[in-house]
Amino acid sequence: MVRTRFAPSPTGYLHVGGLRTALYNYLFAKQNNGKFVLRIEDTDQKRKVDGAVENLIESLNWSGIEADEGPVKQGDFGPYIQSERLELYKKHVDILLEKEHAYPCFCTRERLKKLKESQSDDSTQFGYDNHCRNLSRAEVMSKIKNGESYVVRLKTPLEGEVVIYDIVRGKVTFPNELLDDQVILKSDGFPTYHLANVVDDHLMEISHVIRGEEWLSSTPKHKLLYDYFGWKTPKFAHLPLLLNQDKSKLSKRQGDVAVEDYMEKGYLPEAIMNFLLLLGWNPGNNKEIFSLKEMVKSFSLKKVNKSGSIFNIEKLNWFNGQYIRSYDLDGLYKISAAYFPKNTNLSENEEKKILSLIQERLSTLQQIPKQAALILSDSIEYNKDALDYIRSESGMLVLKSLAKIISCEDELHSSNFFQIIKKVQAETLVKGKQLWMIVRVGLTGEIHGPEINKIAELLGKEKCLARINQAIKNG
RNA sequence: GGCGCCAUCGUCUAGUGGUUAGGACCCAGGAUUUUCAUUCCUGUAACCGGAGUUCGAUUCUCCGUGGCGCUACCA
Repeated sequence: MVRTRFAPSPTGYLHVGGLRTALYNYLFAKQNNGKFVLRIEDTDQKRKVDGAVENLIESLNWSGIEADEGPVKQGDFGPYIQSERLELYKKHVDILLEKEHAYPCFCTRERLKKLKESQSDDSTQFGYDNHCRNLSRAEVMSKIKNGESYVVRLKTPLEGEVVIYDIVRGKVTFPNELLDDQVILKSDGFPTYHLANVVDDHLMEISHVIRGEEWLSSTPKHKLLYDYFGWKTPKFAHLPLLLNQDKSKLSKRQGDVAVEDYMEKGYLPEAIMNFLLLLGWNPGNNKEIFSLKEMVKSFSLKKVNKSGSIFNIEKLNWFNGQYIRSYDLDGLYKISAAYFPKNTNLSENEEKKILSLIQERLSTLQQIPKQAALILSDSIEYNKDALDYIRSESGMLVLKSLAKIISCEDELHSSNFFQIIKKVQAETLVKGKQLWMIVRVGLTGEIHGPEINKIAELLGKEKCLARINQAIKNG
């Protein structure tokens, strides 16, 4: 049975890199008829953020991938929040202590800090100096009795090597002598990532650990833990990192990294997921647009590539535009209604009409207000190019003629608008692009936009006249 | 500093011991659209460097170089 997990820390929001990790875990589980588990890794009390778990789950729900087991949907391996599993970790630390694969360490933070400082220029030795590794049982007992605060460290082998077989990277070897005696239980009684992770993955029967490359270096420690416990090691797959434009690890400073940021900006989950899918994996053919179902079918862990990839927003914009255009009007309206300006008194039908005019020019839903303003706005500002048209020789002529002819019409339709322009042409002798552009600027104040006859219909007679008169004033 | 991972157009990537090194985004040009956008067509643009193996290396090996990650009582 394939079981994968996504195990984020609740530090405030879901990182897009985390979302890709979740996606790959999900896809791999689903295509193997396995289970995808969500586990919250909140072992660092200092970094705890209120509401972060809810936020994480909300972002994940939005993305469309659903956990088979997790804090919301309980399964047989709960609890799924690490802070609720403290007893379990304690028990397993005791096992290691018992077997002398771990030992209490009483080194103070001051001592550790000094140690580190003394090493900063010294190239021979780094990391913990195993100071407490060989304390006698009596010494340990007396220190504990004295109430000295301590952590538990893993006793790593001094020689030999650990070999990891990674699905993405192949065989990776680490010399044991470089392994630090890692802290596995903190003085506050919480486990560190390394211990909690291994214990949970085992207890939750995770078969494949699919996570970011930043974990590759600590995998030997995890492997050691599995061995010490006498457990079967899961398969590992370390994914390439997502990078900033400058190739550093994707970070907040250089743009949006939170999934909620993209939600707010009007990106569609389909687009984000499709984009993320192709950042580090490709199907080996030219197919680019994937539904979640197609992803499940095509995805292959073995074809995940090894090098980090830059999070290129332009490609994301393109995907988003593609998906926006793929919706029918009702479907698109459903997800974009919230982006329409609130104070307009527009009916749903009118908003839909506007949407149909601007659908193909959107790359994010956030652009809706600006695009819609072309039709909705009462205050029009003319830029220089626009003014050139209405202030040209024929500008006034056309606008005045247009106003006169429109005011004679009962109603404006996109279908009779052409006839109206014909009349204007006959009266003013202005024609072609010049004529149409003056009309466009007169009605919208802009030199670009959707089809002008449809805009005219949407505006209606009164508003058209008002705008033309305003243009005349500015001419 | 040490250890580990990585290296094809600007970006995401395909691919191969012999290829005109393919696709997508971006950019440029064209067609359609009396505008723009969309759509379609065309174009610009890449195998990090040096050795070795080989008849032949972008591809295999080694060494550099560069980038990134880890090196916490953070994950």
